[in-house]
Amino acid sequence: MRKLPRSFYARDTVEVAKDLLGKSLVHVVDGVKRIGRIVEVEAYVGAHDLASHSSKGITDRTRVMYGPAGHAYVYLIYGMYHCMNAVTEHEGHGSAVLLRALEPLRNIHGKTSGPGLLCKAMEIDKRLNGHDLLSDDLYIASPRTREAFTIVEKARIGVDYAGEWAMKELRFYIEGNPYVSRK
DNA sequence: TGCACGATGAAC
DNA sequence: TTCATCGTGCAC
Repeated sequence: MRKLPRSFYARDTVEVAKDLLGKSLVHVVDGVKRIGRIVEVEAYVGAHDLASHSSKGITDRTRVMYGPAGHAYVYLIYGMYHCMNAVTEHEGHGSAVLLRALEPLRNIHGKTSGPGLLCKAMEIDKRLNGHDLLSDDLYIASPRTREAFTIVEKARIGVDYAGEWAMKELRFYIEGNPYVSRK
């Protein structure tokens, strides 16, 4: 397993989103490595994307999204679930990739289909907001062997309020993977 | 200072 | 289809 470098994240958000499929999310808690294979993601491409939190501008909440690439943007949704994103592109752009579903690989307890459950199973919460993804306790790595798969492109979930941006196909998942949250 | 509403998940 | 549950952004 090779940890993804900063340069991986500092690229076009859609490219990063697609390339994150099949990669391994690693979170080390009390010496225990929790590992899941990323099978579903969504791209939030910048401040002009009305579905993106960054479209509100820089606020206390969105500050991390506007920061340098390769950091974790973790927020609370509906008062009960955490969602994790990886910040992309250059500082000030306000873009990120939301991790929506994982395939459990090691030390995962509970469901990992859906952004809220994914964070719960990986023990990711707001304390990790702004955390460097090149750290040793939270990072994304490239498996030694990459198996072939087909990427499906669909509209994002739960962003109906975003007008034309709601219809854009910025959700990507591995075709046929049973852990994808919604086909 | 107050209030409406989510990048959700599970039950009914 | 409904509900749990609360931080955030924006209106007053």
